[in-house]
Amino acid sequence: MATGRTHRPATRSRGIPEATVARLPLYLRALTGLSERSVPTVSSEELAAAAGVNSAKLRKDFSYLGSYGTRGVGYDVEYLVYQISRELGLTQDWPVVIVGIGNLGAALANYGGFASRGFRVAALIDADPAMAGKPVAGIPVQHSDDLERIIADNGVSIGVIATPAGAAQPVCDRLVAAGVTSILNFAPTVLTVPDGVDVRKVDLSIELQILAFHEQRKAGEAIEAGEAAEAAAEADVVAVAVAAKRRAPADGSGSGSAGGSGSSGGNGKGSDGDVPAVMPA
Amino acid sequence: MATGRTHRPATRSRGIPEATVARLPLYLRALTGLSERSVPTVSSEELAAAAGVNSAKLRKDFSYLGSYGTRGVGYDVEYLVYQISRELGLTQDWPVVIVGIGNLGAALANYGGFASRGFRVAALIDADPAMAGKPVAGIPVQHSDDLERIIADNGVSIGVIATPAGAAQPVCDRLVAAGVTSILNFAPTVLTVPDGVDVRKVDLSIELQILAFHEQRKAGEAIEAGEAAEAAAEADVVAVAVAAKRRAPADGSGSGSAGGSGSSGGNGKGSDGDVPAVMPA
DNA sequence: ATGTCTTTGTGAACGCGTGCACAAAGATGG
DNA sequence: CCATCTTTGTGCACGCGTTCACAAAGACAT
Repeated sequence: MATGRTHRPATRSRGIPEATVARLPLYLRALTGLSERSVPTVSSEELAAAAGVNSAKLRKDFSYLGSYGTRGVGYDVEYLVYQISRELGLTQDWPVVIVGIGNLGAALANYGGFASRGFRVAALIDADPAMAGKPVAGIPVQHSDDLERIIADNGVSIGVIATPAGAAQPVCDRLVAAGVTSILNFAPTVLTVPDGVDVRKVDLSIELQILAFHEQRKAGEAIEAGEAAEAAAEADVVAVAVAAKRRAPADGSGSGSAGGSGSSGGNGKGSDGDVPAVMPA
Repeated sequence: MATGRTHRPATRSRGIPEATVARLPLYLRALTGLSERSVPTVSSEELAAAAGVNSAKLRKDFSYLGSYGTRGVGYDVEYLVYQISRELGLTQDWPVVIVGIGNLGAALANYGGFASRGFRVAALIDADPAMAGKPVAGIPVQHSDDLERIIADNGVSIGVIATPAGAAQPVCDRLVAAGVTSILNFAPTVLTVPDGVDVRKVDLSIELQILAFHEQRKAGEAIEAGEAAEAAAEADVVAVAVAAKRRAPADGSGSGSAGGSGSSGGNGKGSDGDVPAVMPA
């Protein structure tokens, strides 16, 4: 029933909107940078610029946490770092397991940003017996037969799935059955989980496709603008051209616009839609 | 000025809402799966289930593209695959460059989902001279001195940044100056780009922190529920406990609650906040 | 102590996204 | 040709998120 991120109708958990929670790590990173440079206080304007958001939004976000600023001065950097860390639950230790030690899984295992955020890679798990015992990032890979035991022994509640798409749902089911209640999914599949389990999805392919959409739109607008400027003197011609272009998207006969260029075959073979964001080794 | 994803006030590009665009790749993947199994038509209900969204939402999304369905029957799978692909700009060839061939960059280079979606890895670029010429995923790594020439020669408009955080902004600037107008950023930094350039950000650490927040909340609720049930007979005790719990977040003296466990030091050394999602080799 | 000046915190308005519920449309069987 | 039944397409209402704009609050100089 619940799939991906969409299954939380009551958005605000205890008064903190989901959108705000998603920005807290952003603020935290900016604040950490300031802290390292020993900046004592920061205004909402400065911090907003560093985090890449609107200052009003930032102030409203912080207002959900409490009144941690001083009017006329700004926010105490160290204090705010602590408050946000605590709100995010980063002051405690979070053991995580990574399942699927392919190319991506290995990359994740080497990720240096885990430890300082309270995350600890408790175990690496792979279904390939040849991988068992082989150390990756200094941690020996364990076989997936021991998945349940590993989860239980380490008290793991967060799992990272970096397996091929076909293995993702079975692995997810086993993780959940073993007690995992939060899953970060890198496999290009919609995971089905029971209520109470959170799933977040990272999909490189989707991000690139969204970029391609905007890129195509930009190219189309450039062509339109060029045509309009070029034939500015002939109003009738422009009117016809615009009318034709308006009709094109609803019609589908992409005669001229931009679709006819290289084109690698449209639907391609489509077989690798079943592999994760990164091919396992 | 414009940073990250936030700088698009006019959300809908030409009538297609941004939220809908973000879901189109999801639908496309589900449809591709159906296509491979030679399913001729699909209802909005079925497809919505496969994509993990609400069926009403799916129908509304498709209504922005046009009326591609048949009432009483559903949608023609092949036709819909084509229409969505065209709308996303996937029927044309998109050469991309990956900058920063560390652990993650190499993983991305091996990603099999590129080609079938119209994306083609045109070049791999790294600043380390020792990497130059070394083949990764069958493509020889080129030195970043040649970045501008590579972009121009291949007509690249989409760039992927997988460098350490410190190098991300300079690399971004060079990419943009060379003509790149869409950037997928894996470095944990806020990139500043001129108007007209799109940036999307993927940050593993942020995703995990969001999961940790919900995980903490779930744990807190479980404790609260447990306490309430346990001391249901003693109303006074419960009231005191709740009052103490209410005060804790605003106070900051995390005496008992959950903060005192392992704790890797709170702010830690903080030095690795400056590395990308994955450490370069 | 008082006034000025900076910056926070928030009330209010607005716009987007979501979901409901139903009418329109077309297929299918008789 | 007509009735029925399935499924799409969408008008509408509601809620969340964003942004503006300003009053409250406190620092700082005099």
